[in-house]
Amino acid sequence: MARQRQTRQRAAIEQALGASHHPVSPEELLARARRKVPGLGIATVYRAIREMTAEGLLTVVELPGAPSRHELAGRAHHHHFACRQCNRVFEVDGCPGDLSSLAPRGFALERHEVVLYGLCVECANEVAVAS
Amino acid sequence: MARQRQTRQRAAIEQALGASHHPVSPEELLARARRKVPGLGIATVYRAIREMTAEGLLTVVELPGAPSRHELAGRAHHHHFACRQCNRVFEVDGCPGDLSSLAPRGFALERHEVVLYGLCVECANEVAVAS
DNA sequence: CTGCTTGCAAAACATTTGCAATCCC
DNA sequence: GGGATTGCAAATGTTTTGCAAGCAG
Repeated sequence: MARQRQTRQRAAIEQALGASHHPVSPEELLARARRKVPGLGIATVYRAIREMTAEGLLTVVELPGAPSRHELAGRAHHHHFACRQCNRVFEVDGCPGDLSSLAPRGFALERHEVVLYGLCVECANEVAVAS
Repeated sequence: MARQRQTRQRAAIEQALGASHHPVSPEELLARARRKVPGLGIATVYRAIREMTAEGLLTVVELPGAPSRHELAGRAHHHHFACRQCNRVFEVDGCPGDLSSLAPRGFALERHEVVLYGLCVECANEVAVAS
């Protein structure tokens, strides 16, 4: 069932999502949205995430070890780079292209996800300085 | 610290991992290993997974919405196909190749993960029959 | 007003940890 | 026998759900 009412809390959550240039965790989203609506509860954030994901407005980015992160859908197709040092996640333009040749025979490929792991530019520099 | 003793439970867990041709969840691993060691506890499975992952013997495969799955490391480089219908995860040979051009300037790319989503051959057939 | 939404607290899961009992070496 | 390892149960951490109260329309 679709959403029927526009509320302050929902607006704050959507705005916080729009202001993020990287995928956010539910806790981070709660912290950001609370700046607009102090009493906001975590359950409302989860409910909003679930509804928006079901409606295709949000996409999920899963990384090993960390809670799920989410970002607005509808942006240009892109992937992610996760820094193993600072744990931040960056968006990456570009895409390896058509991967349908990788799918086993008979399998219907619908979409794909690429995650790059390594060191972001800042952490890479720290390592270089330290050595 | 490395493992010091070989136990029945650990052997059963390692055997169950070796017998799987797809990434397994902790619960699935418990069920398989219990066929050899009935009293086996879930905590022991998690401990084994953690230790083996730390030693580099296991790799983690994370998929949205599902608990973590694990598979033996050291196999040929490959990726995964997740069926959205039956939720099974299949291994996929091949790889899009060098992705270093995707990483932002200055970022150090160390490894990558590719996950394909769609319908496996069986679920694709069911859909075809149903329509 | 009506009933969709929220906030709180409790529940449901997934994973980790404390500790006494077990069993490998 | 000694101490690493296990199993159980309780603790953690994350996400979901029940329900009374609050607010949008």
